[in-house]
Amino acid sequence: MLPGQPKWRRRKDARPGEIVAAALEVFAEKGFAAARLDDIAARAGVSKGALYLYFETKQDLFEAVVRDAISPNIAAVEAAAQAMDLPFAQVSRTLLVRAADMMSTSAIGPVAKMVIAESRNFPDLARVWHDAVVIRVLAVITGLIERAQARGEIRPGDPRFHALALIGPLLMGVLWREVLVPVGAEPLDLTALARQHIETALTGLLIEGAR
Amino acid sequence: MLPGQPKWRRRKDARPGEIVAAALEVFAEKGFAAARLDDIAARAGVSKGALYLYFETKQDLFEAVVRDAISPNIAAVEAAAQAMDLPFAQVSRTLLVRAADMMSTSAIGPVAKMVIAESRNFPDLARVWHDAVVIRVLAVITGLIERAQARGEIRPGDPRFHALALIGPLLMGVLWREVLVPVGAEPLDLTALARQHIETALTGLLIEGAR
Amino acid sequence: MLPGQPKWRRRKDARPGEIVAAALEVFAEKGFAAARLDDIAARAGVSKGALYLYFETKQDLFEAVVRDAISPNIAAVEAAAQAMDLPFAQVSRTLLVRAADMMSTSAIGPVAKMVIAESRNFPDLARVWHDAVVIRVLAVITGLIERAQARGEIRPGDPRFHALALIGPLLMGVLWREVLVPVGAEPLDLTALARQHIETALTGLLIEGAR
Amino acid sequence: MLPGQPKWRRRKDARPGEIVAAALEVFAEKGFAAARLDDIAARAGVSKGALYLYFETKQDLFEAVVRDAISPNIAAVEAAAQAMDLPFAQVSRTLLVRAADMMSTSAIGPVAKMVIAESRNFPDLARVWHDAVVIRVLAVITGLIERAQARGEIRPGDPRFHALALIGPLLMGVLWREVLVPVGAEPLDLTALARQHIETALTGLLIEGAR
DNA sequence: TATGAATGAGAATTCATTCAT
DNA sequence: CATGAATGAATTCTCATTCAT
Repeated sequence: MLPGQPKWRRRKDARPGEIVAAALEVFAEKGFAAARLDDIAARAGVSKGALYLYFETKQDLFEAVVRDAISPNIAAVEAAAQAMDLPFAQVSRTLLVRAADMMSTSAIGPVAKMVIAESRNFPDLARVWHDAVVIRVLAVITGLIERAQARGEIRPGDPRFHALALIGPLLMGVLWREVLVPVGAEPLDLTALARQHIETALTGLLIEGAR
Repeated sequence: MLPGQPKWRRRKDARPGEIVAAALEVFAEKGFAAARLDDIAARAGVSKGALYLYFETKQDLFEAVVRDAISPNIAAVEAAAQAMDLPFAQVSRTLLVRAADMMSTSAIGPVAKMVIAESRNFPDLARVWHDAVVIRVLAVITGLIERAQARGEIRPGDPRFHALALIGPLLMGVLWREVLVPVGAEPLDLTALARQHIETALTGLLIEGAR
Repeated sequence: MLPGQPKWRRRKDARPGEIVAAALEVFAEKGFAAARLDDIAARAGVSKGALYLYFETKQDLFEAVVRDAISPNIAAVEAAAQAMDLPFAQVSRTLLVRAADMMSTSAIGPVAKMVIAESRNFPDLARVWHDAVVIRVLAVITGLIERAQARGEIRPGDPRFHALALIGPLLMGVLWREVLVPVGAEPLDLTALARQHIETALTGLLIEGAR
Repeated sequence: MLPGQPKWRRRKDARPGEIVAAALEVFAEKGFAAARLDDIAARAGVSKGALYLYFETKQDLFEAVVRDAISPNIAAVEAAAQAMDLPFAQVSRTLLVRAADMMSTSAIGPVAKMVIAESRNFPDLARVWHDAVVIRVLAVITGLIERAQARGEIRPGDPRFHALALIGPLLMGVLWREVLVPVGAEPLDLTALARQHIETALTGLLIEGAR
């Protein structure tokens, strides 16, 4: 290790992030209880002791992982809120495809899995997700729907149910990827699913004459 | 331990079921790794050692729990397959409401959560679920859709996507119940969700003039 | 199970013996601590509970096994003591070959192994073996040697050392069989070893004129 | 635990040896199955967990103990092989006395006991002993005997039997010490036994002219 | 800061022993 | 007498956390 090497110095600030990234992988793979700090440390390229310089306990680290995955979602929600006054069909198309994209590229899948798995052991985390992500995403969508209903654009019906029905298939797709593809299920094009789903949702399944 | 009471009773045939039921509760609550056999034994009203009379290992017990939850689903799939030649609108309404009902009354919710959480640690279980439940449910629905498309009843589109979009909102609802309601989310009427979802799916969201 | 069947009734008296025989096998194979009463019961063809009708504890059973293996040796010692006044060469030849024979046919080998292995855990057993077998066998041989020395038949020297030197090779042979042959060592003709050994020993022990 | 004293000290290189030494004591005393890792740890002055820093399992530790006791024997065999071309009487006297000495000072006694006791449970260990110690010691002695026979120094007869007869009494003596002296048998001067034994054996083995 | 040896509480598993049947 | 289900104490092994270096 040559003294004064720049790489080494930059590391120091990057450490927490690297640790969280390693922890995400391991927690997603094993779940909270079965994840070993030894593995996380090894994957982050630090010693076990070093973890404790940045996080007080294993639980702390877990919470950091889950919380860190929230912010991009918040941003996405915020962005979505901008578009609120365009026609519903247009907004919803954009929104769903963008959501599908995010689910493909970000860590939401694994983190969602973790939150689902550990909601009873870490109710605080589930609550944070509920309050910071789910509720807000839902509020945005519900708002869009209510406004569209008021404008006579879309049919009546509980806007919350409509919202869940819009998102549900995407969650289904994410879990399919996360859970079933690794054990041999056929892969899934999340964006294609989103596209077909939103069109069907907008126009319905039945052909005119068959109603 | 009251004197004069037998320390234990001989219940060879009832035991496995009682143990699996207790294990389901604890595993659903804590996840596999965090569940303690002590707790399971206590909740089943037996000693820790007794568990080993019926299950070789903790993992064995876990697998029994998950596998036991499969059979009712199989039955449901079988039943669904009967109705295959009625008009799609009618079949799908019945199917979704029945599914919502089953999700409310059976242990699928907790078990689905467990399978999601532990799919990496127990790929066999995920595979069994995939092969015995998911694939077959999907095949039934996909079959219905294909036939309805052939009859000109419903629009074209990838039948698998259509199927996932039909089921997705129900999964969403189940996880909402399982994960978010316990931490304070508003409860959810799964059947009402199913009813509204199927109607929307069948007829679409947009009002005629708005298309 | 037909009532009044004679086989069944005779069993009752034979049971303890059958259990001890089964226990000998298992203890010899696994050692005391690693032997499982389940295995012993199974090999004896009785239930685990039945063991406790005849023996109070596992240790009791173990002691019964070891003690049971003593009596034939006692008998052998007794028999040997009869021949005491014949010429040493003759007596010792008979004795060693007979001993080799007994070691081949009886359970002394396994039991010796057990006593060696568990002497620290069951000092009582080692003491019983010492007092009832070792000391008496040694006394007989030492007596023979002393008398032969008094008659001028064999050379002077500590009779106890002479005795140990006479028996040692047989013990060596027994342990060879018991320990090394099962893992691939060349088998050993114990009687041939005894024959060659006694001739060499006699040539060494006997005084010229006595040959 | 005195305050101000470090709870533990870092002794990475000394530890394995200390642990093996402690384990030897406990295994020799109790046998493999009855030995408790707690006891071994306590006797080595470390925590139970520390054992697992150096040995994967209890069995691993046991094997390390047995294997560690082999090297000195190997050395002895090597040394013995040097003397091969001196007259048999001289070589064998030196060899047996040296062997008696080694058996008095090294851990062969206890380890031999362990190998005997656990040969069925750990056939690998018995095999290693056979291959690395027994076979080689025997080969050296058998070689000496064959050469002496070829030179007309000692009588004909199966060299392997001769070799076993030479060593047997020493094994007898070691086991006497290990097994019977602790329960009250008269102590034994192993070197004196060796000396008297070799003289008697030589008188028996050597051909008239060679004495 | 960083390391990783050491700790020790905790959990799964085994099995001698008991006792309802 | 005989059975074998049930018990629970005992033991191995794991791993989050600490702390000497």
